[in-house]
Amino acid sequence: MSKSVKFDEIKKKFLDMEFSNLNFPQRDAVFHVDGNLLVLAGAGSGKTTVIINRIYNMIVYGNLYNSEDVDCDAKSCKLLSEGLKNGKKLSEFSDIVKLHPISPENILAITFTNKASKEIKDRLNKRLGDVSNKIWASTFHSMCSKILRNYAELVGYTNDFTIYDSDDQKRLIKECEKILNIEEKVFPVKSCISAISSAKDEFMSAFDFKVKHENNFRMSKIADIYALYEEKMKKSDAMDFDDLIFNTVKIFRENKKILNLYKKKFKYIMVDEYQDTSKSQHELIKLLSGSKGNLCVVGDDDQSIYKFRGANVENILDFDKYFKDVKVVRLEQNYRSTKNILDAANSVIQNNSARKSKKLWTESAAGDKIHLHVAYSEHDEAGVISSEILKRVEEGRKYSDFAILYRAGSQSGVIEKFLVKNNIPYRMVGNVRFFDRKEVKDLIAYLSVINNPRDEVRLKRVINRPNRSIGERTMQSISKTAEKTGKTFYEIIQSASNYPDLQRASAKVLSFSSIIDPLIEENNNGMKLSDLYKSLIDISGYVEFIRSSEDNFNERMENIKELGNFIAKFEEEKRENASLSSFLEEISLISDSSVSNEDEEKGFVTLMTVHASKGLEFPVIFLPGFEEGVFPGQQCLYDENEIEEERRLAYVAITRAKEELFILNATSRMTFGSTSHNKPSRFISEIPEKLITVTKSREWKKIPVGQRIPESSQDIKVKSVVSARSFGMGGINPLVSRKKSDKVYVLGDIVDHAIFGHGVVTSIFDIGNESLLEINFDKSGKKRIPSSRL
DNA sequence: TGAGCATAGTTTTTT
DNA sequence: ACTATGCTCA
Repeated sequence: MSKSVKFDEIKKKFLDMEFSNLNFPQRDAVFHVDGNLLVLAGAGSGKTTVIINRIYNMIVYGNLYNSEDVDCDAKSCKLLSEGLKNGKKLSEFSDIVKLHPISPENILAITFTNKASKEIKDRLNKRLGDVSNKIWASTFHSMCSKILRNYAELVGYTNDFTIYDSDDQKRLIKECEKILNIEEKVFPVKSCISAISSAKDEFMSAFDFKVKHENNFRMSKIADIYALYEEKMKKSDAMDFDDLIFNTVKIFRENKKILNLYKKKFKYIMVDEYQDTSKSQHELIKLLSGSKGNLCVVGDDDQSIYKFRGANVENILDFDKYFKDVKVVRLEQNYRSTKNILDAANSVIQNNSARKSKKLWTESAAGDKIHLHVAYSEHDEAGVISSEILKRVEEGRKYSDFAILYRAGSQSGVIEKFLVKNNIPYRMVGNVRFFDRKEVKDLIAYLSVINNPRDEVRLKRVINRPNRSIGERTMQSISKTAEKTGKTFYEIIQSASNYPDLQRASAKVLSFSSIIDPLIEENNNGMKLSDLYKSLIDISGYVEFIRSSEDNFNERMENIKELGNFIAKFEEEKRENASLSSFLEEISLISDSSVSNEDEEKGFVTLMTVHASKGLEFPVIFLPGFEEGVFPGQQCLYDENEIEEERRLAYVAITRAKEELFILNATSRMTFGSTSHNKPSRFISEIPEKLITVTKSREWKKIPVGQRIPESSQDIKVKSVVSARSFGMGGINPLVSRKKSDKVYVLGDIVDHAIFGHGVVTSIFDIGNESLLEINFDKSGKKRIPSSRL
């Protein structure tokens, strides 16, 4: 049979038809299956759609579109032509056309968050059914942890190692500093962690680190901490998040056989959000894929906003340096925002130098101009946001259409206050995560100790909660004895009465092991996880402990129950595989911001940091605090690289908006207890003027008491708006002032002023914490005076 | 060992 | 301004 051009044509037509909901570049990416591929996916360009369709295409057709070795005879071709006309899919002709399906087991799809990986799994499951479950869709960390569960022994751990989160890590570093007599003030835990973390990112062991920084006092001290930290981690059979990557790479480098096993398995690799990968993650991918593999990375260098935690933009910028024969696809058509919003985003990001050239375009209409509002304070800013939301809700928008995105978490407080006042329902994303709550962590620590009694950090966390009168002293002598005898911390506790040093404390200490031991026993005997949890709560006395020692008892109790629910849910899903260790494994990598994320749909305005908003979209976006010193932040102002990162952040913020975008700044703002007057953010001036309408709050504050307020503002373009104060404040009559403390003024009140004397209140304005009263004084006429000054 | 005061530090955050 | 954390004293 000779190669027929006709068939090639038909085949392409079929596939183009089946994927006709994708634009050309998107289809390019989907059909390019073999070889390396870099997809530069601009904001809102349908990135996830491409990923899903690409995997679907791989599993159903494989590299069919671009393959040249498929053929069929004339008769079959005719059949196909008819099928094409009747709108059939090529997969329905698998008897006459040899498809090139790729086994799902050979596909690895890596994402950054569990949320993203769940989304991919769900969407693939919808399209492909259970076949999709054979795809490895996971995060870097869960993939590594899965691998390490087989080979951790090669790097000095058991395969049941515990995973330490950043809180555990912090505790351990603190302990190390104490032991080494290093002052926390001079070596802040945070900076030690980040130094160690970046050392691991570059595969530097504590020893290498020490050698490299031999002549640097500071760094060599950190090397000592690093060394001790590592020693203790191994003793506790625990790895931190960086270790998961580090050790996997180590094993792959040192054991070609194991590496080849996985190379063979993962013939096709996809990595999402590649701009966020760190050096070590990049290395891991290089090892798995080799330079000539079938690697597809998707990302957007303009949305790289995680440098501070190790993301390395060069990974994507220099992708074609590291991998051979790279095909580059640019997804530049934006399906999310109006043209004005997109133009604004484009013109801001254009000011960055280190980027792949890329320009988003859209077929959408221009839409509203971008609203720029100049407020006079952060309170006013929050008030304006509230009133704009209320106005639009009256016009028919849902609360869930709005999101307020801020640079720093500290900005949320004032905004929340105003939303509450105005009865606007809101939800905050990424606040205190469920698994970060104290009581949840405590109970998980208990479970961890039951699972792995060598886990010292978590043991120490709970040994004295509830109070067993085990203090610093006792702990130290246990540590010493452990060191002397070569036994583990927990073993010493179990046999405390055997050691003279521990005679006095032995009863207290044994009261702890008498709780843990039977639970270990029961767990080994195969007790159900949920029952284990129940008996833990029963015999640990934990509930009584928080009832007497902590506030918000009810809320904490709720969380304890919620953890119980979570365990029950886990059991239901995993059935016979619901072991304690598998549970701990799962939650150590899932720290989802909320357990119940089902309240998403309606009814809530969303508040979050710009970072947290990446990947999301909303019809109306508010961006408060566009000021020099806030956004871009203070510490970025004098470093061009940092500014570029901030600009990318601004780009992310702007591109979240679908229809309306509000940028706000305040001419004065309280920061760290004192008032600052920030200039408008440079990012505002980077947006072409013609795309913006400016509104401005009237500036009561700047006008000296007793002077007239200009009726119209100086700038013709600037129209004066009435801000929050004229809107209902949570049912309180807006014309009644709400003072922080004592007196509440109403219209017509008679006042006595120390200087101006007798007068009548003629107007009241809310200015955040207090009210501004307009008073007609008998002798000196109308003046505006803050209520606190009366 | 716990309660109460002083002090310092306040960007972003997933795993 | 506010809060979390450390240190002192009982």
